[in-house]
Amino acid sequence: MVLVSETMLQQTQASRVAELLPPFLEMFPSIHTLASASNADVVLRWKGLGYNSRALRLRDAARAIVEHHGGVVPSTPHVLRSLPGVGPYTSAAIACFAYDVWTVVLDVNVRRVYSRWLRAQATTTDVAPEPELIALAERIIPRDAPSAWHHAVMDLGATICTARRPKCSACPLSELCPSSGTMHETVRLRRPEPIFRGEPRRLWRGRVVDVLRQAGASGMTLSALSTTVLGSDATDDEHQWLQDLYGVLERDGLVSRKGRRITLAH
DNA sequence: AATCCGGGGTA
DNA sequence: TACCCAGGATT
Repeated sequence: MVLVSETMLQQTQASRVAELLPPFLEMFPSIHTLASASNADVVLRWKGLGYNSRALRLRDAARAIVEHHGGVVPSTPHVLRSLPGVGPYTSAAIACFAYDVWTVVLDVNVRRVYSRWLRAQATTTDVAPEPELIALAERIIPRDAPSAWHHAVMDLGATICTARRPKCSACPLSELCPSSGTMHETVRLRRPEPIFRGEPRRLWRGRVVDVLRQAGASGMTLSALSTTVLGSDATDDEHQWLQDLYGVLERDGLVSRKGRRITLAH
């Protein structure tokens, strides 16, 4: 359960996970049902969560757990780290929240809270170096309540000590925090995302996957898919662009071709 | 180190 | 409506 919810929480706000986690768990009530799910099964049930390849890695992790760990989610960060899609954050989070193992959990919220606590930060985007964050964490995480501690810090980071406009005046730690009221907001620049027909490529990717979700197991031909997504008046160049996009999705294991028919991958 | 990966929430 | 968002994998 924590394996699934932490994977979801990597990418989605907690309120949305609360909404989408129950139906997913209903479909895959055990690690074994998840492990035996096809790509299509898991991507179908991942709808609304985004980042479809993470759904595949989650299933791969379930398979590794069934095959190598007796069907029991490992409790040590080091072992968890070896699972597909489980990195530094998720491995620590599962050990901490599922087993109450004492470990340093660092996500963007925790990093931000610790950074502001360590010293007065000049801007809202400043973050202390990793070694300092770890050193602080090792000093202040209670030995007997790591799970409750991290829940509290994450909650503080999500509601009070926020990224852009921290509510220092409402913070219970403002009297003791060196960064309270000292930070000015900074704008961070992003590199523009690729655009097709005036819309982001990821949006078109989502449309292709969604059309194939609707198509079900019988799938559809590439030309039908292309016309459905692009409309009947699409140019040859646009059809070619979508075909290239299909190639990427196939490489990612999200879709597959059986003869002339395309489906969500099995 | 830089880039890719979705779709909903918020200013 | 424009912008903001997090962690893992890949290159």
